[in-house]
Parts: sequence; structure tokens; C-alpha cells
Amino acid sequence: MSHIALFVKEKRRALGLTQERLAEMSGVGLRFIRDLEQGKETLRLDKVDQLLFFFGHTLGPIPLKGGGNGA
Amino acid sequence: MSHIALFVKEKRRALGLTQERLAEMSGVGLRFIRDLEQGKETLRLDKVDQLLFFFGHTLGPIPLKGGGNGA
DNA sequence: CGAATTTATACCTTATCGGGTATAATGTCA
DNA sequence: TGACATTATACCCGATAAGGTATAAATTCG
Repeated sequence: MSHIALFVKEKRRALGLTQERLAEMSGVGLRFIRDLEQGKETLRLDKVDQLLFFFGHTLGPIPLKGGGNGA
Repeated sequence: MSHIALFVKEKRRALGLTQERLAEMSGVGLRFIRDLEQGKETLRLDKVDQLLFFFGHTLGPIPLKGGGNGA
């Protein structure tokens, strides 16, 4: 399960919102939230960002522990 | 310009790679990298993640300064 | 400056995402 | 337990992302 999926699911529940209500409030489709929380990886960046914004966050690069390449 | 776009552009240059070379090495299309660095917002999450992984990073939620909602 | 390299932009095709709707599965609470 | 609310899954359609190719613009370097 993706980090983002968990984040959204937890944040949503913390606010006591249903997926439907969150969809209305954040402006994305219900199906999108379902897909995201279900772990779909091929979502559109702007939509995810729109959702995260509702929770006071945005998408950004986070360093990996193990580091992929040496950059 | 999105945070991510700048991140990729800088990281790529820091490694002295051309867009073409980065495309080959990271496994995404050249056009994708072009679009991303050009600020396109409607990219797919998994592709961006794939690229960030090459730089030892991943996509994740980052707190906003001003905070959108009260979450 | 001129030549070569790199990046930006445009056009085209294929695959699929987002959204709607319907239905099934699951969870919640009396 | 049953009734209700919520979430998960499946199908359809329109819009568009991704990638390829070609060309123009910009950058680099002698």
C-alpha cells in the first residue's frame, strides 16, 4: 500500500469524513478517492495534489532510506 | 513552476545528464521528462515516482506552510 | 561567429484515467 | 440478528497522458 493512500485514508478518517463527503469537499471524484485509497498507482499528479491540499499538504520528493541511485 | 519540476531539473544537471540520457537510465520516456521539466501538472503519479526513485527519492505528502484545511 | 549539442514545441496514435452509475461486499450499531 | 451506512468492484464513455517522430529554438563551445 502506497504511502499516499494510507495518508489520505487516515486523514479522512481523522476528520470523520466518508469518501463521498471528501470527494464533494475536495473537488475530486468519488471514484478517484476510491481508487487512490485502494492503492492505485497510476493516478494523476494534479488530482492527488488537489486532494492533499485539502489536508494542508502537497506532493513533493522525499528522500529514500536505502537511496536508489547515488544522487 | 512546480517543486517537482525544479527538483528533477536540478538533480539531472547535478549529475551532468541530458534529458535523453536520463530518460534511458530512469526508464521513462523522453517526452515525459520534457513535459515534467516544462511544468506540466497532469502527469501520472507512477511515472513521476519512477523518475524520483532514480534520484533516491519518492513522492509523498509534504505539509504546507499556510495549511489549506485544518487537518 | 559557426557547428554541434541540447532543449522546446507540434502532430499523431494508442492506452487509460477520471468520472458516472450500478451492484456487491463489508462494516456499524440497535 | 437485521437495517442502514459505507466501501469495494465492475462496466461504460469522453478526454487526455505517454510515447514516438519531426522540427525549431536555445545553449554550449571551438
